[in-house]
Amino acid sequence: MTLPDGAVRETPCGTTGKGVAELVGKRLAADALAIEVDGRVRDLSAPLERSASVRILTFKDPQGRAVLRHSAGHVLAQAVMDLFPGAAPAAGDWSDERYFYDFQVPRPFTAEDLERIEARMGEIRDSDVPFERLELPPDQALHILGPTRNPFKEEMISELDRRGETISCYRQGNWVDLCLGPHAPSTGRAGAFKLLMTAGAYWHGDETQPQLQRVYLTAFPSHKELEEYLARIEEAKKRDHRKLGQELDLFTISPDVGQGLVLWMPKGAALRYELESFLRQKLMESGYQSVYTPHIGKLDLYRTSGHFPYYKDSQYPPIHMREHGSEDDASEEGYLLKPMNCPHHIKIYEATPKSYRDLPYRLAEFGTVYRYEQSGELSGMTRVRGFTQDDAHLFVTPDQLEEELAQTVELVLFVLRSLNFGDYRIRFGRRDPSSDKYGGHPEQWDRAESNIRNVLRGLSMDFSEELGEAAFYGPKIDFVVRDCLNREWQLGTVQVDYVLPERFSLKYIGSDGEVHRPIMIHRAPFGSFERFVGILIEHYAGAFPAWLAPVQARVLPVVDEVLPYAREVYTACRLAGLRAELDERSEKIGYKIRSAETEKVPLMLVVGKREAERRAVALRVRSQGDQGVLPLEEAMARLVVEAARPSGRNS
RNA sequence: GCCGGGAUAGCUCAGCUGGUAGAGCAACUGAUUUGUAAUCAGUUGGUCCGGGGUUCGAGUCCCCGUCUCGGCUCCA
Repeated sequence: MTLPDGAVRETPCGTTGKGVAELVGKRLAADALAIEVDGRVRDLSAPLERSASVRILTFKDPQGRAVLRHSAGHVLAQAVMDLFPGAAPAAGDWSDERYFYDFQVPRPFTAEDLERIEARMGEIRDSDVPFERLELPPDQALHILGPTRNPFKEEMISELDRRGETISCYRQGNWVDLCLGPHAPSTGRAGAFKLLMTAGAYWHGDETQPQLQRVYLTAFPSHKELEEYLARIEEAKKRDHRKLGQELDLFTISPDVGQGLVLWMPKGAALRYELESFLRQKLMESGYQSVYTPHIGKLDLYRTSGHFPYYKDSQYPPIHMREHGSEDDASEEGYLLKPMNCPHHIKIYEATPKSYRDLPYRLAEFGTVYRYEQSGELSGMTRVRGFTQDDAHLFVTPDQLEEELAQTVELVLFVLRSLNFGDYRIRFGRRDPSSDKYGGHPEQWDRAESNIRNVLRGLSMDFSEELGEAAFYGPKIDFVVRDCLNREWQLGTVQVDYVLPERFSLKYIGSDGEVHRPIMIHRAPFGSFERFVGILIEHYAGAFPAWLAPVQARVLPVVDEVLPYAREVYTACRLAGLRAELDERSEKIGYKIRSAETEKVPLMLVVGKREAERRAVALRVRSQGDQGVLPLEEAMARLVVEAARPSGRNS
């Protein structure tokens, strides 16, 4: 066998993974959870039958973690079956740090049930029985899984049988479960676990299938690591934008206005205004033209575009015109709250004849759109029903497409860089050929997808291709980040569209004098201001850089006596273009500082008698403390630099 | 939309098995004049989410609804 360090060791045929681990070292043997043999993860009890490169997996390896949590999941299943004999276990799987197992039960689990299950799991773990792998023909597998019928397991067995795959089960004591494996050597290795929550989950993730009860757990080798993990989760929750948004008076959502409709408070608006100005500047430099369009449009427009037919269910119902006092549901033209800005921009494109000399034609608008998202999906600022996209549509010739595409991608990267976002992934959302929700022809899709692939490769970017993640009119490049609860959200997006130009019969006259069809690029570097700001709040934990901070500077007089001078300093701040405040309360300076720190004001100007006499200020920087005294003019100059917006040229 | 949890002062939360609602912070008033993360005292503040029901009596128990949270599903 070949070890990960390249060393080659001779072992007798049939040596088990456990044997290999012992050969390498006692410590490794104790930590070992599974073994990787030529890239495949196997049980430690599996014998090696031929030469192979091997690697012992412990909790330090992602696959090792999965094995530990998977085994804890089987301990969970056994505990549930011990306590709820009528339950039917369905399937389990892991994601990130969690493992879940779905059960069909007569009634959902309560908090008390979970306590009992967890206690029983502890007993099963402490009994430390081995996990034993059994490979069986289908009928025997059905038999060994027990006398009670379990439609889920039966379905899985017949599916495995149909595909001609090996059917494996794992036995732990008197409990046997259908399972691919691999597992830790024994239940004693299930580690320190905790049941995190329960939830309803559909069988096969399909809404039309029965809803099962899902139990989530996490597990670590030691109690200490588990506690650390739980503490980390608690810490992360403090960044939650819904909590910080309220604490810092950034936004509010009132049920009286409507679910999922964000009200930007003055401080949140200041932050958003700054982001808008930042982007507007960049768009001007990049050759975009700004436009404004209304919030509604005729239903027919969205029939042509395809939005209405494709997404009827997730829109606010159309507004229908009717005579006052008339009962007839009239008829004709309804209006739709716009779900997207593209049709309006297309009409601007069409308003004047276009030649190849007009292209690329780039229209930008901070356009507000409305989508009737499912109530269970709404979440703070990240999933809402009305939001403003930093939208633009570029109408280009085939020759221009990839170059323009590359520039829009670079624009998104510039925006993310300017806000210190390093932690995102790029998703290339492609059409799912088996779905009928896409418009246009397969050739158009193939072309669009290869355009995107060329551009991403040209920019040497890492990306993952995902089928079924495209828009109905074209494939897209999405910039995806995680929130404080580790959920993924799409922020920026760049999309290639051959479909809408065709549906609207868009044209331009080429240099050859012939009529041609332009291609559209849809793109939004922030995505929407709502979601972006929500994520931004969590990203900075509410402590925004000075250029974005709703209050950039606060003047803190030490004694009332210096109030006149403090007002002068405050005025100087406003005149220098800073969003400033003056704390006139007759409190001790420590208290005023504490308030400013708590409210995450980045710059504090402390003025006492000493500063007033010399026309100076003592500068304090948030979370860094006292920066010393400097003359007023110098301080203002420094503050202006500190609060400067990032620009394209020097970043 | 589905499953489960929750909703008490502006905020965070207490209120045992039903007996007329309480704390801290904030706000306000006054005293204090303070030198880099909490000065003291006082005052105000509640449709206990809404609507029904059970009961002599409901914040507390039951039903319906609304909103919200965690999942699932969805996400142009």
